Amino acid sequence: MSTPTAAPADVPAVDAATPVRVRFCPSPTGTPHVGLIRTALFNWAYARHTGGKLIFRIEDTDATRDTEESYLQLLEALRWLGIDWDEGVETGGPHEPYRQSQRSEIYQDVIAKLRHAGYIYESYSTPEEVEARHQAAGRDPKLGYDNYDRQLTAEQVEAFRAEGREPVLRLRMPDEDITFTDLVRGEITFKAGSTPDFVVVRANGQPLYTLVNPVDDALMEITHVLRGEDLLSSTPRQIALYRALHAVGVAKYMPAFGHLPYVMGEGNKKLSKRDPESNLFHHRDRGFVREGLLNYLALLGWSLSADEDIFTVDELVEHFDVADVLGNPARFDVKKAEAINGTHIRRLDPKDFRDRMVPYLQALGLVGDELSGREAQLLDGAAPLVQERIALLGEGADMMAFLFVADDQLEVEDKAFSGLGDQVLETLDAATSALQGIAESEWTTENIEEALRQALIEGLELKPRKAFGAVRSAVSGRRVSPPLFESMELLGRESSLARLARFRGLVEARG
RNA sequence: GCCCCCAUCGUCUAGCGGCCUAGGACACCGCCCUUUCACGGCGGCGGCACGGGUUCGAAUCCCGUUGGGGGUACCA
Repeated sequence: MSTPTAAPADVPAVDAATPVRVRFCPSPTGTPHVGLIRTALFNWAYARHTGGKLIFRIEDTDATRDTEESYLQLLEALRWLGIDWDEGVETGGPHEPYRQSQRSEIYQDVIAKLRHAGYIYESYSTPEEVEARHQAAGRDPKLGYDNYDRQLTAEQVEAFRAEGREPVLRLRMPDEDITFTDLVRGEITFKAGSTPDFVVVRANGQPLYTLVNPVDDALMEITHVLRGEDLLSSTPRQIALYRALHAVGVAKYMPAFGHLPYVMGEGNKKLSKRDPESNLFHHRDRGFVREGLLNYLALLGWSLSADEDIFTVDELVEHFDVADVLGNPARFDVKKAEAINGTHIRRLDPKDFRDRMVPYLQALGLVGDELSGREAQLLDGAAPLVQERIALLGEGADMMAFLFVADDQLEVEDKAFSGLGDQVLETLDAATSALQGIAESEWTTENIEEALRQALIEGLELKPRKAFGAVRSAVSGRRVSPPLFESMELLGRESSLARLARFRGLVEARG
């Protein structure tokens, strides 16, 4: 067995003239995390900004954790957000297949080349043995692998094999500092010896992420590796491996690396998968629109300008550059995300907004799979009423729900009975008789308002708050609703009067 | 322990040596608008972690300290 060597460092770097090829390469474990999606977004924006290509690859090399369901969710997430890719799973491309679980032969071939060239070597040491050697030498046992197997003699190897031990394969790290210029953080140097020789192939012959990720990046000719900060400390290993890959003819050039900041949750912890707000679909289900969520996610580490937080996807693409991304971790602030989403909702074309409300109404069981004529009419009328007062589509559905239920099924909240003053009954009666005076054909917002103002504000000399509050409670079952008179016009004369009567009964029953 | 990253209002950020008595957004607090809630408008509160340098001049550059985070796997 020849002594392993480190590959030469003379790998050409990508330059400004190299067409950009970035990639998004998640592991299909669990549901899509907002931090992961932010990474996808930045890669996509960079590709689109530079006119380059985005490659979508799946890193499913851990059979015990990867699931098909998760893979499907990844597709759904990107499609929902409009993050499209030029090569990759589903769409194909010149470097197929794009799922690592289907690329075994390719890896075996590369492994053979690396072994033949002497860049990777067999390692028989168990963790216990490594630790024991550190102890014996008086070193910190937590140092990690000690590169012991770099120069095993033929006799030692034979002895290990006779014991039935199967070796892992490790890459020999260079005995020199490794420096690279991070696209977001600038020059970073890892001291020689701070990264031990690392495992690239399991004892069972299966390659690890540490190998297949750079191998595929090299094969797919990735120019810019934009990934999470959690992978920053593995960069020296990637660079060392890249050198070896270049030496055996697998890599053309060394990609540029850019490490995107963490997305944090409450406290000072990374936003955990356990945290519901880390789940992309949780936000979609609450009523985030893609425009709003994309805008907010982009704000985590990047900004369009000094005084404008609201922008479109087109503006993001036009101005995005990794060089402008900040290195600081950013906290995911639901409140701000919602505020930005609300702004985007208000910017939606009214017809578009109306259509986007449908799934949320369906989720609440308020309308059927197909809207009936009456349902469509109600939605058409209610949509403009709620569009400017909500931050989430789900809120909109909730706010207009009272329109879609039968009069005798309307749920009247406890709070709807409070704060109405001592003249509730009189108010209700006066409102009822005033409204009865409006003919079916005259049932319009203007006439309703006029009649009510006359009867309650002028007649009973009530404050608008109390006067209309009672009617609002009766009609919507809530203290907060879309504009009252418009709502009543939509609901119709008969329903409005029926709800007034029913509410009066409920008030009386309560004493 | 060792290695690496990060450090401007509560939060996200603008700032890349003089334009900063530090700007915007969200949140919060007032006021206005108002049929509720929102929207919108106006105003307010609130920050350069600390210590050394460099410089005529530092939020901006350098060093250190402190604080946070990540890595140190036959996970990705």
